[in-house]
Amino acid sequence: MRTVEPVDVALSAATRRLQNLTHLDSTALDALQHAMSRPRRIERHGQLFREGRPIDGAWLLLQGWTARFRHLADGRRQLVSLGLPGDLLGYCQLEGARSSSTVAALNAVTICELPDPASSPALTRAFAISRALDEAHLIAQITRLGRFNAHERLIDFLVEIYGRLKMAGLAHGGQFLMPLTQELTADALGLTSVHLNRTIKEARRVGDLTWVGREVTLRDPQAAAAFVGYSPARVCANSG
Amino acid sequence: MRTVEPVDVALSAATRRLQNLTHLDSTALDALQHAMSRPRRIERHGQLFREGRPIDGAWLLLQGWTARFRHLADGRRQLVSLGLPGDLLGYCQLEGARSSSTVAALNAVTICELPDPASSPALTRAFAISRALDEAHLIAQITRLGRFNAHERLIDFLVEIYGRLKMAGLAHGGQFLMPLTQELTADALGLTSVHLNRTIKEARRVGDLTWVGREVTLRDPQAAAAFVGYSPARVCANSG
DNA sequence: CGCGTGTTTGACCACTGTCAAAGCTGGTGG
DNA sequence: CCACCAGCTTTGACAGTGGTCAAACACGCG
Repeated sequence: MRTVEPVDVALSAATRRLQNLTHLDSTALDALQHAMSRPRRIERHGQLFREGRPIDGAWLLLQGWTARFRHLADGRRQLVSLGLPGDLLGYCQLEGARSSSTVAALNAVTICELPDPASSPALTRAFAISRALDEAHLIAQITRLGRFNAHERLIDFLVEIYGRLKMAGLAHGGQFLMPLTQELTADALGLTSVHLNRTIKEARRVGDLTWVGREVTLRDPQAAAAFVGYSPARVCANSG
Repeated sequence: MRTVEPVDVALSAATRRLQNLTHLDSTALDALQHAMSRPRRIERHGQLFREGRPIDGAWLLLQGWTARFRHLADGRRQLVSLGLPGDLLGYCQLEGARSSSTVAALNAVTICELPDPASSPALTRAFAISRALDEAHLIAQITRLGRFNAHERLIDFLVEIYGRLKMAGLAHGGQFLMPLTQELTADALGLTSVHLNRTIKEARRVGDLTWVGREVTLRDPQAAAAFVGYSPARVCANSG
């Protein structure tokens, strides 16, 4: 984890996301500015937290994606949740907390220390909303794994990612960059990579999506969302 | 939801659970005592929160079980998580929060208003630990659904319930009362009730468990836990 | 006794997993 | 500029877990 050049608050995807959660006043933006002036970089596969280890600090994800994993003794692996730009990492209000899972960087990642929420009521609220959304995403993942078939899981997962990235200004027109390999996506969806590959093939055939290299395009995001009954997680009156 | 006779703090399963999370001083116990002096009852199938509706208050579950559900448009249903005595319900630090799922009583349930955490540092800590455990349970559920087969899901689920009930003094010797029908259990495990029934049959045959009426007995809880690689969720240095 | 709710079973089949090998592709070094 | 390599994607053949539909069977309760 090394220091890199400062990130501009105004242009940051993280700022955009937090601002979409709740209005950020100048106090909040100043606090963010200050935090973002000392970003750190984590290389792909670098670990931010490890299962069972103390959670040493709270971070704001500025660039890149992270994933939370559970590993089974026999090598099986489950990707529990994703961290996208603007998401909070390790933000738990409990002294001496230990991580219940491992969090790793899926590509080169930039983070900064999370500003003290006490420094601004707006930040307090933004962080609370972000936490509530995290929980909503876990619940969505449970429903996906418990009651969706392979095709539904794939579409629902991509629709969720698309919606989340859009809030950070990182997706448009159904299109976004996807650092997950098919193998990792399969770990997220509770499938084998072979079966996921066949599911993607079928989704391409029926025209639901395009997926070349790292670029995914949902042909019709609204129709896809309707197909899986997806509605963007709304955790409070004014959050996007 | 009507008022019923007060619950004795000292004898309460909820108190026992919270005390196992962190030491409760007399201030904390007094606050609990006060809250428990005005319990409310919710009948089976009564709903505490509904998906999309505002979360109107925070409760402490004193007796009975609750479940959090997600319902799909076509009638499919996923049981997301369980609330057992001593668990917190609707405890989110966000004004105007909306529920991302429906919470219902699985049997006759007694709750009381959650004491203000600000009234006692010990309660603040106990509640924070409880929240962290809730998250750990969601993560466990994701792993169960994503990477376990039917037999593993069943054992893992029962082992988790057994461990949680034991902390509240409601289970001993691998044995506990289970208000979930096989159909509801199947909804929790992402299976059909028919397949779950066959899985239970097999688990009985190999001697893993007994399940008559509402009474479940794990023949060898430790061996069962080892089989699924279960370790009780530890979210901080001193929590059970 | 009859009914409703919950459990159990049978027959059949679809979805998803397994194993193994063959294509790609982007990056590296010669 | 090309050859090579590692990592990732794609495909085939086959096996097995878990789903579907339908019916019979228990059990508690009024």
